[in-house]
Amino acid sequence: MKVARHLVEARRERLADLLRQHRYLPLHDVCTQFGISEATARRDLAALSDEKKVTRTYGGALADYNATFASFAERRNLSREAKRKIAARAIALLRPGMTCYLDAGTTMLALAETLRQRPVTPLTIVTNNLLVAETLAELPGIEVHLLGGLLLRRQSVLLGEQAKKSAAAWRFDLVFLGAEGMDAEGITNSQEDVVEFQKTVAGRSKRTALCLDAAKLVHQAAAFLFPWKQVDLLLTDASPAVLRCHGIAAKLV
Amino acid sequence: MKVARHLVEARRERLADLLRQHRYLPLHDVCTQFGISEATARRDLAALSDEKKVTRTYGGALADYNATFASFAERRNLSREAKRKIAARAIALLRPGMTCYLDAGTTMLALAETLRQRPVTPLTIVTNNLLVAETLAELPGIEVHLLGGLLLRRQSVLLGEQAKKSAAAWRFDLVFLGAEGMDAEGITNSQEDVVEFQKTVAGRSKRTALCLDAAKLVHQAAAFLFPWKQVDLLLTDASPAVLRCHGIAAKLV
DNA sequence: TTTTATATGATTGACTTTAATCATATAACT
DNA sequence: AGTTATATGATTAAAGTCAATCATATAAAA
Repeated sequence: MKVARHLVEARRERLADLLRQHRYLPLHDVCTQFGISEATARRDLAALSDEKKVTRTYGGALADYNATFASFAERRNLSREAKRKIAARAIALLRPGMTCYLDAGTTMLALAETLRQRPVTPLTIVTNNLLVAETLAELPGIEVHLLGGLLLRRQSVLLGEQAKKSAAAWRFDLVFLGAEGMDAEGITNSQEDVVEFQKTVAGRSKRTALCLDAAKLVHQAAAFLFPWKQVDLLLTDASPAVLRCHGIAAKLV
Repeated sequence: MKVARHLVEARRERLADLLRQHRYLPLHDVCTQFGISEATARRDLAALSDEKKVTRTYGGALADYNATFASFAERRNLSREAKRKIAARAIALLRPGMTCYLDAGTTMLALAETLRQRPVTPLTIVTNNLLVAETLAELPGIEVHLLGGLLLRRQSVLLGEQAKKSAAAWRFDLVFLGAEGMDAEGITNSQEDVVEFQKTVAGRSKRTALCLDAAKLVHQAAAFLFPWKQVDLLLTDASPAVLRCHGIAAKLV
């Protein structure tokens, strides 16, 4: 029998939350948990799936990171190949004993994932990127330090005064930074506070490596980060020829 | 035909890693990815499942947090009811506008999960517990600050000098601490550095609430944390009578 | 109140997944 | 080299899951 609309939506919200807690639920558990038939459970999951809050699997459903790390997860699959290429080059720069900083962003997560598969040890990694930290933690020989700060969930990153202060306590051999745009002038990023933070970190390091995939070439973001002469290394999947024709001259790796 | 043992194990490790990246894989994808039959894929997943590295689902498998937050996840289901009870009492102590610290440990995670479902706002939460931070982040009206420090993955927690320094920058209205044991003398915990840290945090707060489930009653851990008189509030599922007969006299909530 | 729209559970048949068994090739052991 | 142990894929029957359809009760709209 039909049930009031608001009750349905409330149930679906509770379902999304339950799913978030369990990370995965078989269809049957959904039925018993809410005392509904399989058909309704299926319809509920289908609805949540349409809203991209969960992912259906054969026999159940998965909580979506999308629900939590929304924009982050979306971009994650973008130009994946490019990110992998950049990550491989970045890792070639690592030497045992180094202390490195890994920036926010999906490119850095790709770097961390690659590093996880082909570790360089010993290494001290400092980051404000929660997913990077979780990816690298527990690898033997790699010490992970997370900077403190205000948690911005959408980007899964820590920022704010406290983060800047934490960063100031370090000396890095090499910092890897990501950004949103690059052109003949230099590097740009979308948020002022992110740029602030990146400058702080770069100031504490011997060398600074910028990681940008070719898709960032045309794009110009709001906040100016660096002119090219402050960039020690550029890691990109764009060819030298393409870079030249955009008027970019940087030390490629 | 039989294949060398080391190849099997290598494949299973790669599978675990692949799964970790994808969070979920349908059985069929495992087959195509490694070019193996369903039977073998099933056996591989079963093996990883025995090692608690993945969780089998109907039609596929899930990456386990167990693989990463091993001991943490195991304890998570222990005395769940007790933790929920404690969490409910803890949340009753919260008032809009407060700045609170949430400690490491599964009890605090339960608290965070409960808070997520029945939010008190506005609230500033400071923690060194990654799972707590992720649980609470993005809730409207709740600001989450993560302390910096060395990431101890097994406990999913941040510690070390840096963490202590970060904590020293705060003033709390109320801190919630967990511990491993309690007796007539006071509260004990298992690790010296954790205790150190807890003392630092408690020193920065107006009030200190200790959260311990009844299972901790007999247990006595290595490092001494507090005598009872330094505990402002005791949140526990143990009855007053039981506490008395263990010689514990604290302000119950 | 009457009418319309819809949320639900039951039923069905098609399709998938599973666990168990087996033959075989080959790794590991003696 | 000869023997044993086992990792593999194929086959099967049983169980589970799914999408579609339908009758019904009731919420929402008129």
